[in-house]
Amino acid sequence: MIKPLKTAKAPRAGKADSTAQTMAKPPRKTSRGSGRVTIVDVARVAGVSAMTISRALKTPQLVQADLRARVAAIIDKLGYVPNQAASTLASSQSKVIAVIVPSFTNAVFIETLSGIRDYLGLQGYQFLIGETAYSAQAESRLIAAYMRHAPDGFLLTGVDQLEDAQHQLLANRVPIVRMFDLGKTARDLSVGFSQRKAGYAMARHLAARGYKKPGFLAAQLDPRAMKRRMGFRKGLTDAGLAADIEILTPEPSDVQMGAALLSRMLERHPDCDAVFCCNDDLALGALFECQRRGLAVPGRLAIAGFNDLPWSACANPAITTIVTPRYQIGYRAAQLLLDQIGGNPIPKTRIDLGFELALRAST
Amino acid sequence: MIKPLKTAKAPRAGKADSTAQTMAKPPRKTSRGSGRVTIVDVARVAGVSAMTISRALKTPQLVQADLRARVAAIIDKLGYVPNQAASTLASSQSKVIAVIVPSFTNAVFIETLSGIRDYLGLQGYQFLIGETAYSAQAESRLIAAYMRHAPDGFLLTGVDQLEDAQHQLLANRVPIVRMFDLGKTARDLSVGFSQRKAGYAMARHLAARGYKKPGFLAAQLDPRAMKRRMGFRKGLTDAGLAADIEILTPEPSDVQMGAALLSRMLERHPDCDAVFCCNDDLALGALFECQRRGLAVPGRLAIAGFNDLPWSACANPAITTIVTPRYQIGYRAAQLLLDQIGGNPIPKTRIDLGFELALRAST
DNA sequence: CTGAAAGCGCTTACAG
DNA sequence: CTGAAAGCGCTTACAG
Repeated sequence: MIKPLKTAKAPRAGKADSTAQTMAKPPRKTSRGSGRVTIVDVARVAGVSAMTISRALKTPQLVQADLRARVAAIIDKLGYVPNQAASTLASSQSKVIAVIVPSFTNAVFIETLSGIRDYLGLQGYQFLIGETAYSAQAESRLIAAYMRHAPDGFLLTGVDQLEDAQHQLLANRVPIVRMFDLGKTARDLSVGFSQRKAGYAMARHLAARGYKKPGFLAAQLDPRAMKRRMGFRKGLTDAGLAADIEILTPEPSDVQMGAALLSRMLERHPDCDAVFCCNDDLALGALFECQRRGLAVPGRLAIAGFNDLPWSACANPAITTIVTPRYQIGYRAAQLLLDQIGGNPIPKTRIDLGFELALRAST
Repeated sequence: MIKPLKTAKAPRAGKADSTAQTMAKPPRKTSRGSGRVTIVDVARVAGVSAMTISRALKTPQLVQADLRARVAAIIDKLGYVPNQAASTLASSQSKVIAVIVPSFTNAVFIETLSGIRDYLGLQGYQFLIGETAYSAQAESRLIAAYMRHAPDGFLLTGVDQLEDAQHQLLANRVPIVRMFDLGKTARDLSVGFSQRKAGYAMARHLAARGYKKPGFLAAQLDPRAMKRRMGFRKGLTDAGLAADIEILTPEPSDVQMGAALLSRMLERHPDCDAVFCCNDDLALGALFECQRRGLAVPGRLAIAGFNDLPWSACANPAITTIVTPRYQIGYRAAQLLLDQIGGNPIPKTRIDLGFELALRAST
């Protein structure tokens, strides 16, 4: 419970007595309201209308320079903080973007959030962040929950939302940008890269290195991982190799799981000579498991990962991986979304930021 | 720009003609407003007042059961979503908590966010998340920026905020709970553990294992890391060991930095036989560096970390570390904050969740 | 460049 | 158990 504190916060600046007589009406002491300093308090002290204070804040070029300076000083003195809820209600602009990612634990999305924050911060937007735990149902529920905050837009992960989520967003005409994959149609805004091509590139790399039995390790099995898998299989097939050496689990992806999956792979496919792990945490676990078993990497088994998480470049050996433009995805997606919200022209609805194959010692 | 869509979203349900005559006034087509379905739309269709709809939503026990059911059906049909901004403005309750952490990249805080989300979600709260990059100035700026969203409370990291941040929070009477450390006074609400004691425990462990020249590796040098350092030094001194073997850098902490700091340690203190890394990412980097140099862990050099991040338990060798109750810190801090906001009794203002020393093969 | 009036969509505080 | 009136603190849309 925030108690009214207006009297303490908005001292009438020594000239309390004199101003009291010029004031149209004395401040009411109602039990409503937050008790915080309002735009009307500022206006009263400045001797102008609330509109002018609003203008001094939002469109300063429309206010005389000296008045502007005086208002700024008063705002500072009174400690006035605009009430965003009132602004949102009056203008139908919340200045909030809702961001929905599958997981906070997967380091992949963290840098994306940094990119989003950097661009939104520049533009005076805040963001609400939700985590779906890779559940499309949870995503729908989050969208519904966030809807009441009337976000000016949504940043979603992937392009595979449920029907009802899509409908909800469409019905409320809320702009959306999808991240980490490329939109299915040109009408959908998206910023990402081709997950399929990334998997394909890794397959061709391993084949080119001469590995004869490359396998695939994956956990979580979200839609994007499955697209990488499809690309990987296609790449192996195109290279004349078998594509059915794989260990998949729907359980969450983490380092420990990488060790477990590698163990299963060695058991079922003892002749496997390279593994493509669908995330770098699996690759790290696989590497430790090889070390424990005394298997030379890449001599006995090559290991490749995905995303270039912080440890991959300095592991022993350094891990070959696909470098994904995570920060940029967030930054550009936020930019695209605000362009859309602001009614700016959108030259390109589908922004493919590509990926990079980092060749390191582990393959 | 969100265009009005009310006509499409709130079909007057077939009985458009008849209701049109009972309605006091036809819906205005103004250019203001969000164009979304409002509580008045729902009230009109239900043939009751807006207040009753509001009650059906917030205090259903005050509304007749059959009316309640009818209202629910209408809300569902019209796709009504309450406008949080209007609610916030009218009630001075935003149902939003602002959370401020030093870093998204440091996995430590991610689980804390999960704990916060889980408890807040239970109570119908949303949260805004800010990242300070370990800068107290940035923290003050974030607090100011969030203040305009009139959060019902703040969750802050650490107990070492700047004066002006403290003043700002105090002046607006916003409840705060501090996380990851213990409050300086009993009046401050905090949920964490003693960073000093954790450092102390690690020193005593290494001493007990018989290491003669344990050193300390730290990056970032935030206040909590420095408290761990003080505890570590005290522990070494108490054990009769030297406390000045340390390599510190204010640069950000990551795996790569762990390798770099270990290299510097070996250079300056070739007889160092154990290192306590102030975060597990440093420990991982240090481990890889030892592997590259062919130094046996723990034979030539023992390695201990802090936090028990996901890789520590399954590294090769597994890394001794301090297990910190990160998820619980978030969960309990959110709980304590909402208790405070709700005016519930606070039996304990300083909640010490302790820590655990995980003894593993690396020491 | 500045202001008076009305409105955004809820909830409070009464009243019945 | 239900409702009419007023108000939350801004901004829109005019008007000057």
